[in-house]
Amino acid sequence: MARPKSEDKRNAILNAATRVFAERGLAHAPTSAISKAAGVAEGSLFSYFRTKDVLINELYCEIKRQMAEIMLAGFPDKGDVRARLEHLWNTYVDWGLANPAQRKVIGQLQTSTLVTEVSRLESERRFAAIHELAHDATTEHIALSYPKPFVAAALNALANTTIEFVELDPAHAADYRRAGFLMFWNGLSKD
Amino acid sequence: MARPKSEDKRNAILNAATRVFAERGLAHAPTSAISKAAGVAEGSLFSYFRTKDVLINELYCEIKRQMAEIMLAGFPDKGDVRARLEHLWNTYVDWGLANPAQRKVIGQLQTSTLVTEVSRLESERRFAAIHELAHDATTEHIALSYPKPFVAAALNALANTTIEFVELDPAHAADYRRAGFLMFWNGLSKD
Amino acid sequence: MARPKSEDKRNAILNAATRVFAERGLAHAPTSAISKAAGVAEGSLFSYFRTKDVLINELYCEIKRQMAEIMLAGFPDKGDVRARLEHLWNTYVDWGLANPAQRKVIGQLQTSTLVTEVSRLESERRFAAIHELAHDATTEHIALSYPKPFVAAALNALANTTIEFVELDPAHAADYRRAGFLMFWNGLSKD
Amino acid sequence: MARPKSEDKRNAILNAATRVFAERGLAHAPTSAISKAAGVAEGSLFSYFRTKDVLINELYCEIKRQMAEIMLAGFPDKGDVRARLEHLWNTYVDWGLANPAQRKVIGQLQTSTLVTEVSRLESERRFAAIHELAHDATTEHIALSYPKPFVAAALNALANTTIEFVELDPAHAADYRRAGFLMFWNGLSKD
DNA sequence: CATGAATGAGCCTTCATTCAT
DNA sequence: GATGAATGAAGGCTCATTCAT
Repeated sequence: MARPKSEDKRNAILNAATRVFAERGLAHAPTSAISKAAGVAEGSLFSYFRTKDVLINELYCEIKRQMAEIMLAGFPDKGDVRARLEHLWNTYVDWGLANPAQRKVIGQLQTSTLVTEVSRLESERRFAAIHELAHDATTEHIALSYPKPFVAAALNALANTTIEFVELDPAHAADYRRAGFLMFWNGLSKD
Repeated sequence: MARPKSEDKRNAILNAATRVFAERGLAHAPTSAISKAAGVAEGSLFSYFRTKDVLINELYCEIKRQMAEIMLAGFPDKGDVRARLEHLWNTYVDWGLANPAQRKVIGQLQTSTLVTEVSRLESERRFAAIHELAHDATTEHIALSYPKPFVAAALNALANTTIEFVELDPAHAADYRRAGFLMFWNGLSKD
Repeated sequence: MARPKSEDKRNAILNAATRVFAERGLAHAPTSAISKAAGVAEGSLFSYFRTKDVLINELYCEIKRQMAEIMLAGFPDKGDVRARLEHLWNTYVDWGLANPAQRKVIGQLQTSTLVTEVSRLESERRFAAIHELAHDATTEHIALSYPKPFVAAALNALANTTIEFVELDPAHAADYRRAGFLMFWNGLSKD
Repeated sequence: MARPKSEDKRNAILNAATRVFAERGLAHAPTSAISKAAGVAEGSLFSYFRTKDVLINELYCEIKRQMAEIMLAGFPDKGDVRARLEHLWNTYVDWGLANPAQRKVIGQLQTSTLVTEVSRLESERRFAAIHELAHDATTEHIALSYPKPFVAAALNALANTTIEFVELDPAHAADYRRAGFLMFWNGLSKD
């Protein structure tokens, strides 16, 4: 095995990091707080992640990986473009609502200089694949007046905005989710 | 009086902070680097900003203020809703393209726990006023199926996305600016 | 367990602090000088004492504790009041002569605003007990024209004066010690 | 004139220093706080006292000078030894009660390494003269079984103790003053 | 391999002192 | 001479990382 140490402990550390980052912010999250939250010794953290930066980058990739996994589950391969995009939209919004800490942390990491270009590219590649899938093997050509990555970014931006509003007003979650998608979908069709 | 505390020096520090934060990231920006970049002694920084946190918060407010000012200049009070929104869109995108460091820093600050709720509210109030203006005194009712703050956030999110794409591909700046607005506007105006 | 936090190191730091404070004065004693004198890393000092103030207060209490311990050793429970007071007098003077650094430091700490009321009260309680003992279970009523705490303070004040004179003129140590006590005792016993 | 600057301002600074030192302690008394309390500019302090250390030493000497002056006023040149000592005792205790800030500060300065040997000697000389006076031209030989400086120090120590008790219990000021002196006086007479 | 004590570079901040106005 | 802004050395403290146990 590549990693002789306990996979559980590794995950405990990643989860603890997520919690601590979400609660206290990247700037106020010493590794000692993370290891404590994870229930491991301070030194142990460094046998799973060589440096704090490595931990941060692996956390970034891991969260993105989870997101992608969820957005892919139950993907309507046979559906039309709208159905596909709506699936992505809904799964993303739902993920964000179900994982507020993760979403908060991803938000911080996205703008942080601690996450390397390599990590970003690796994750973007995963999502590019997803968005590719959203269009592949389709005869419909709606939305193609915009470049695909732009559409993907717009989906991401609007979905994040949507999630933020739902978090402020959870009672209308379903309404916002639908309204947000409509705004996105209608925006796609050039008139 | 001895030398009066110069507004210039204060601005020099804010500008230096912007540069250093943009280049090295909030996490790797010691106050010593900022004062050096500003050409003042380390101690001087603290005579203009009591603590680093205060500096960060004042920088946040200052950048937001500049943004708001630019978006308000030449605002088409007499125009229709689309003209008003397009004005906001264009001025914001242009500001972002003209001030990449500022935009990078605002991005970092927005997700940072170092910026207080007070600073955020103060700045949001300014923009709320702007968005209010975008709709006020109009008889058109397009877009009212979405709550105004949601529209504002959507504009912001899509405009940022647009700016990012222009930065990657400056040759098509005008195209992206127009396309982005169209996407936004169409998203709003359909049922 | 890894290396357990050693009591030795803690004492090394307290002793180093005593030496440095005595030599350079509270005002000119950076923690770096203390840790260096103790032979530990600068950061280690703070793992044994959370702040410099805590170190100072614990040092204060520790010295007082040592003093009290010595004054209690061999206490003549069966002796008359004079014997008891003389025991306190002699042990205190001897302690002061044997521990000049400690005495110098206690002098500085006593007048310092860095020592909290809590530390003072805790230490005073210890000595109150001792002075109580000096009078308890006795049928003699000499000296009771003065309140006990006043007598205790007077003993302390005169004993310190005595120590200072012995330090200036060590050849007559025994004479001063006896003379000082006589002055104290006569002061008490006459009306 | 040796000092072309305003004597008033100099005194204002010394008084301010006394107040600030008494309230906040030597350790927490920046020169900026002193100049502010004195109502002068930060820089001005340094045109009256070349350095902070100089200020501290001059303050020490000044307070001692005031004390000596008061103890000398109305000195019973014709009285017997007891009357003379009682005069010193009473004036000292009264001075301490009337000038709590000064007394607090002198207490701090006495144990501080910031006060130079030169300042101490200069002040001690003044008091030596006073104590000399207490015995001069007298035929009485009480108390001469103790060395004069020892007697002086004992007086000082007991008077300070007395003052402290009066401060804790001002209602019995007169009692403590008398009791303290009795203790001192009785202590002097070897039996 | 786990533990957590030990390390020391680095950071924010204070403050005595200087000096331009 | 008075002012107070400017300076920068120095200090307390944190925390990522190492390493003895």
